[in-house]
Amino acid sequence: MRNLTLRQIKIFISAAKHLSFSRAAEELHITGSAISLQIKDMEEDIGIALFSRENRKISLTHAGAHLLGYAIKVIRTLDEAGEAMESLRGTQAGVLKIGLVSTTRYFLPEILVQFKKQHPNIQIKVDIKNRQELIELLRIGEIDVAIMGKTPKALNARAEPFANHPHSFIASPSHPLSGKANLAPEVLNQVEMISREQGSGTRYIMEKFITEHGLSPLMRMEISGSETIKQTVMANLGISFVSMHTIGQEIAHQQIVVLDIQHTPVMRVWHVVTPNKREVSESAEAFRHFMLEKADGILRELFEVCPC
Amino acid sequence: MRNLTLRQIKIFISAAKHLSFSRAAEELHITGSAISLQIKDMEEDIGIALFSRENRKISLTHAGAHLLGYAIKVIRTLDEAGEAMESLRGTQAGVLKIGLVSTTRYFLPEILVQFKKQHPNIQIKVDIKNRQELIELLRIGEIDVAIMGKTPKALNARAEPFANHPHSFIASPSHPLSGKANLAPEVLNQVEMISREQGSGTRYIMEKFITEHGLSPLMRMEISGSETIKQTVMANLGISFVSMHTIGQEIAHQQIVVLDIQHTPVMRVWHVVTPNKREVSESAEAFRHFMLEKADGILRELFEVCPC
DNA sequence: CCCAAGCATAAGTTTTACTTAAGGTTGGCT
DNA sequence: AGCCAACCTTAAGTAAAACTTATGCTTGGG
Repeated sequence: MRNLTLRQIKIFISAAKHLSFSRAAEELHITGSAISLQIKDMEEDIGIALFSRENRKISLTHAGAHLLGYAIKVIRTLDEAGEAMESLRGTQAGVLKIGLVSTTRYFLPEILVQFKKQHPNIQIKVDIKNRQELIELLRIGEIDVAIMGKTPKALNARAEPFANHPHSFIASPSHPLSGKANLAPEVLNQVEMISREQGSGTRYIMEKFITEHGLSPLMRMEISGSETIKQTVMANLGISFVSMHTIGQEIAHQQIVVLDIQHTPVMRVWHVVTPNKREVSESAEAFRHFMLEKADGILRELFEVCPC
Repeated sequence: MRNLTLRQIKIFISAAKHLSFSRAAEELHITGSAISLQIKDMEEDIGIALFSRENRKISLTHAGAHLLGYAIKVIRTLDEAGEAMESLRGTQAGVLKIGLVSTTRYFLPEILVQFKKQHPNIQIKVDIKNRQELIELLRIGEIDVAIMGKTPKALNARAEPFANHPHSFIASPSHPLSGKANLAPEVLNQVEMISREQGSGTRYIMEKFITEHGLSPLMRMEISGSETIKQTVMANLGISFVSMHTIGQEIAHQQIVVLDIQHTPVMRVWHVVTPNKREVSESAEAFRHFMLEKADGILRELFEVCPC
């Protein structure tokens, strides 16, 4: 019994539950061979058969049935431990200073609400700045953690990706391209395009896309701020290119549609950035952990309209 | 908590028990780095610090102390499971036919007694034959499992080592070489040597030793059977070369001494051999498992005089 | 009667666990 | 004070474990 692993116990429980190695393999998202090998190892280690293999199906041996009880108890204990730990995380107190780039304002509030639920005693302060300013604030210790897209080159920070960040072309539902499937990028030629101001990250990504596909849309309007852009698109004054994380509401209300253009959405990545020095505050650590663990799920829920 | 491993739990318990990573490392026979890394992984996975590191010592955090309780419960549950499995092994019934080479008769009885204790319902039949005969009996299914030294070349059997098998030169306590420490092999030149009969495995090993060291002892007597050899050595008619597993009693009673000659004991290995086909009887499987698990310990206890 | 479903096994690959080596910090010894 | 030794950490390389892909074998069901 000495070499038993938790993994094997979980595999055993799954196989016992379904009385099938194949079903267990599906449940655990691994191949049948892996199940077969692990169960074999277990039986070898324990010194007694757990399943009897008869023809095309398996059944628990007497020993296997006994073991199952203990196995479930182990897992249940661990689940209880997990809950206990989770509630302990909630007792942590402290001040947490977070720096954000402006695009995050469409989803970060929801994330903060949920974080606050788990850590009611952590007091949160938020700064909205551009990327360069955030990096500086991190460096001087003015903020504990930052959320941004492109990672800072400076190596004295650690940036960890926590979610995809899709960008696409959007239009009014009454725009001619709206609703058409699988459009070639070339449909954008000669189309009225509204673009973000020079220097914006989104503008940069859009220009890259246009250049890479050799396109020439009509760039007549340049607008600062994504809210204004959306208004302009809704007024059907042209199409635009935005982060999908800025248009959840408008999509849901069918005020804006995402154009189905090949090679979109263009995928970028969100990062949590923390200073790389030894001492990161407990609350920053908790936030970082929360983001890596939960943020992707929250984003998917908020923006389930987007195909990521 | 999803990626926690049993190994980590054990490491955590050990570290918590000693309140020291170094002590835990000693207890688990691994390096301090391994402990440090695993604990770090755990903390990362759980999302909360388990130990607080202050200067030269560590202490459990609140969370760590809580977790310890759960961790101990998990291990205790597994121990109970282990006991349950062990007792279930004892309920197995069946007939087990074991084939042995003759040298095993000095220790195999003790092993069988202990096996019988764990598996009271398995009926045991023993055949003592030479190596070649055993291989044939295995092939035709006349025996379920065999114990031998040299493994059969035939690949349709699986041979697994379970213990070392030391051989040394022995003499009467009143022999001139007796009691001398760290003798060069050359002291055997011109010494009266009693050897086993041609064809014996022990004889083969002895001749190899003599040839490899270019020795020329006086080979005047050739005797079949290790009992007679021992009698002759005790009568101080010469020295001989035997398996240490044949002389436990005589050493304990100081009727025979092992000569302290460089490059001895010559080490061979004992194997459990089972047919390599799919169907091995439950009882043979149980015996094989018992041998691999316990036989080495039993042998060490029986022959603790020998320096292996 | 053959095919698809199901488990077993072999060989190769990826991931994880551990070691070796080196660094930093600090309490204790002289 | 000043140095050493004990102790934890980190990085990089290695050994071991887990998993996959590919293949085989057996059998219930169309």
